[in-house]
Amino acid sequence: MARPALTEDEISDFRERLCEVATRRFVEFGDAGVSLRGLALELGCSPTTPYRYFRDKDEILAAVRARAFDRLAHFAAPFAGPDGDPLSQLEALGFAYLRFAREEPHAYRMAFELSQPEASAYPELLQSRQKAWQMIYRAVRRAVVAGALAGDANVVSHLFWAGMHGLAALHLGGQLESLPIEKLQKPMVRALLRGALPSVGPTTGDTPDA
Amino acid sequence: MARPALTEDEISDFRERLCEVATRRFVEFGDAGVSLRGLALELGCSPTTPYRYFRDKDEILAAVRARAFDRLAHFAAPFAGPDGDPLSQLEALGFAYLRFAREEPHAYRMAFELSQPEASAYPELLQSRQKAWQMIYRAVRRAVVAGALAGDANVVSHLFWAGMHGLAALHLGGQLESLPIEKLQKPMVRALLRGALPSVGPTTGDTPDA
DNA sequence: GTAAAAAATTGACAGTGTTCATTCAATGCG
DNA sequence: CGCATTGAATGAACACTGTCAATTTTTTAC
Repeated sequence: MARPALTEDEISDFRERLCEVATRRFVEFGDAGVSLRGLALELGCSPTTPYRYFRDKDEILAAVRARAFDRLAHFAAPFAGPDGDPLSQLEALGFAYLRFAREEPHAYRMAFELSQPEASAYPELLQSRQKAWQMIYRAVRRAVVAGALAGDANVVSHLFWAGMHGLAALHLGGQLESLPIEKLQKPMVRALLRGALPSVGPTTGDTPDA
Repeated sequence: MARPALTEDEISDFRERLCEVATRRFVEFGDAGVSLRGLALELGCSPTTPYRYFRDKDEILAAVRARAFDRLAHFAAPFAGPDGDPLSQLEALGFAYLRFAREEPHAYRMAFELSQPEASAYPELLQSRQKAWQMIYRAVRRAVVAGALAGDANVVSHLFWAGMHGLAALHLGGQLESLPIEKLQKPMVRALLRGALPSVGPTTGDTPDA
């Protein structure tokens, strides 16, 4: 004899719609656009309505970030597949990663720069990040098991990710003025891959000369 | 017949003191600690007094960031000198860069993560960043002119910086869980340097096989 | 139609950056 | 010394923000 609670679908629908609006407003107005009142204005609801669907604003940001990671994973997926020469595929994946950062800078910034000290408290976010991360890891591991790269796949893939992210972060931070990222991405990918070529030597440097 | 205006020294003294307090409060309380009212509490002045010494809070953040870059430059300076083997020095510089990010994470985060869309509007900030950047550039260029590295010094130094920053950013962002940064820094430095060794080939890859 | 329960809204609170009118303080002159 | 003048510092206020509590609206079953 009472009003029924919200369906699981209704909840996820509202959350999805709010995340889309938040993303668009982030692109248009920056950080200032994702205020609860700003979102409510565009959603046509009260500023406190989202509190029934999210615990607080941090959970909203985590959901938005998770969707940004999802798009990154989706963007990189075609180049992480099991077909083609492993090294060429890995190189293409690096280019795709940086193309995503260039073409969807807002998504990349939301994924990596939205300040969230306690990001590990949101399983959805961790899972989406893991999904994006595995695009890189699988491609690297495939090259390793195929003998095209040497060293620990976990180490090499982390190096690969860090190199790509370093370029993307400096680019998006406007710190690459004298040299555009287009001139740096190929040398970076090549350097990181060459550093793990089996003919050159293992990546876990144990040559005692430091 | 009037009160004399503030001395240049008085102005810079107050600015310096405010920046120190802001830095300490950022370390202790995070972003929430650098509010105007929080700073005023510790400075023993009114929340609006800083407005005579800074245009707005963005200018305060720019000054804080500039001092963080200064510390990074000071930290890396001993390894960018003209003495010693160029490659060993460059490697040591890379380690020093990452040690700074590890030992002074707050300074590094302030330098690179404090959200400032219009950072290029603050000459002091640009100059301090340039100072830190030149620690890297000079070390790389020295290795290039000595014949220890090949390729354009500008390209190689940007790659070096991006690689270091990528590791530092992922580390500080808590994204390196399965693998600590200590196990990654040496492979990263070696990979980047090996990618520019003259015996291996030029860094600007022009081998047409992609 | 009415009772009950869930959803949504309104109003308020403490906090933020910032502006402006006001007060305080320090100086040179008579 | 007293005082006018001028810069420095302040307090009050405004428009925001995220968030909670009380209230109102909506939707169902009897």
